[in-house]
Amino acid sequence: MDIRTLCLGLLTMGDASGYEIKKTFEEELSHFYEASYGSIYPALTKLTEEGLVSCRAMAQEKRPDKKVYSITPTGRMAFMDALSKKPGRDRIRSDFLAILMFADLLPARQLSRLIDDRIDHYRERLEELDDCHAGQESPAHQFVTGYGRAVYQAAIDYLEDNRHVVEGQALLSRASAAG
Amino acid sequence: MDIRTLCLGLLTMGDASGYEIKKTFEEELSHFYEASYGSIYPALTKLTEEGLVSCRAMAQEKRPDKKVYSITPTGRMAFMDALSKKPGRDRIRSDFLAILMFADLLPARQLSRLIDDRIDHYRERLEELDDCHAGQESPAHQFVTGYGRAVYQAAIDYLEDNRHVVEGQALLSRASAAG
DNA sequence: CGTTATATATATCGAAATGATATATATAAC
DNA sequence: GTTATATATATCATTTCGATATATATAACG
Repeated sequence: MDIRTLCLGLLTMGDASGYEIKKTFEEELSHFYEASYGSIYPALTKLTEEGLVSCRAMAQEKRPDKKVYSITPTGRMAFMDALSKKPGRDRIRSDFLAILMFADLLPARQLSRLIDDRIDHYRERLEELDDCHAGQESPAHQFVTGYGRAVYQAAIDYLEDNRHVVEGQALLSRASAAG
Repeated sequence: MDIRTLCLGLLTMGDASGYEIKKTFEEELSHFYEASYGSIYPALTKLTEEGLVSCRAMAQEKRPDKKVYSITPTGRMAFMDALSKKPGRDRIRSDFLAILMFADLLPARQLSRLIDDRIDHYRERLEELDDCHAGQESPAHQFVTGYGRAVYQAAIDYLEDNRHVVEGQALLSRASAAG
């Protein structure tokens, strides 16, 4: 499932411009998928060339023209086909965990700050998901949102319950540096 | 924290060849960071050019020459400097959750299969982490491993407890198609 | 004995994607 | 008056992936 295919999928839910698709990525998908303009606009151009979506220019007063994309019947079939494929593996990259692997090289205060910030960060993301939940959504959307909540909560709980494991280590190296 | 910097970090733990660094990514970091040869070899070349690592060719009998990289004092300082930087945000891409957003377009059987496979997948990853835990590791490594376990377990629990939310939906659409 | 798979080891390259920036215009905030 | 935010599209250098090529050796399988 590349960005091209996911753009096609979003268009099954209704017509949209590149700008609006980017908004959807930011507001609804950001917890498990990200995409930049640099991939969205070329994706839409290519989908149009291939006949999977159509594009009409909407003249707007006092705004640049909006290009509104619609999925075609061919595009709908192509998306159903892509959906039935086995999903690729999750791809993750966590700077936070990478840094933690070198916790014994960090000053104790910096390590604690790092963990505090991360807990705050997950709390914020949890709130975002709760706001999301406030609006009435499809069961599919609710399920995915709930999944995110469960994972963020587990991360917060783990960090709170186990931070002493690494913080104790950082303390040790500080003590040995001092003594 | 780009791959270049993380390679530098791994070299603080001991000398290694590009091949061995790839192995470390696969065996110890794969739960939160991935890297391919296509990024590791150019990274090592660039680090060498910049004087952050040194490289010596080890002639091996009956094997291609091994290029063993060592971190230099300059490299060690550069890594400490990078470690103190605020971590970038996590980058994730989950095909599984992207597909689930379109659960109502999937046949019920396929959806159930998808969730079964995902639970199996997380169980396997949990076992990998348990094997990892069997070897005696640094507190930092144990902490990161424990984090992974907590998150995978939360994902399994959520999927088992809530799959009916989407599976019920898929059933409905199947019923409406049949009726 | 032949074949297939796996492991060690380095390297390259097209394609995908990021992250930043450029170009316009309008409104709201301070 | 200026700064920030929002709408809207587009480009581009840099990074990274994923696949493949090149060599050699060992182990397994029948």
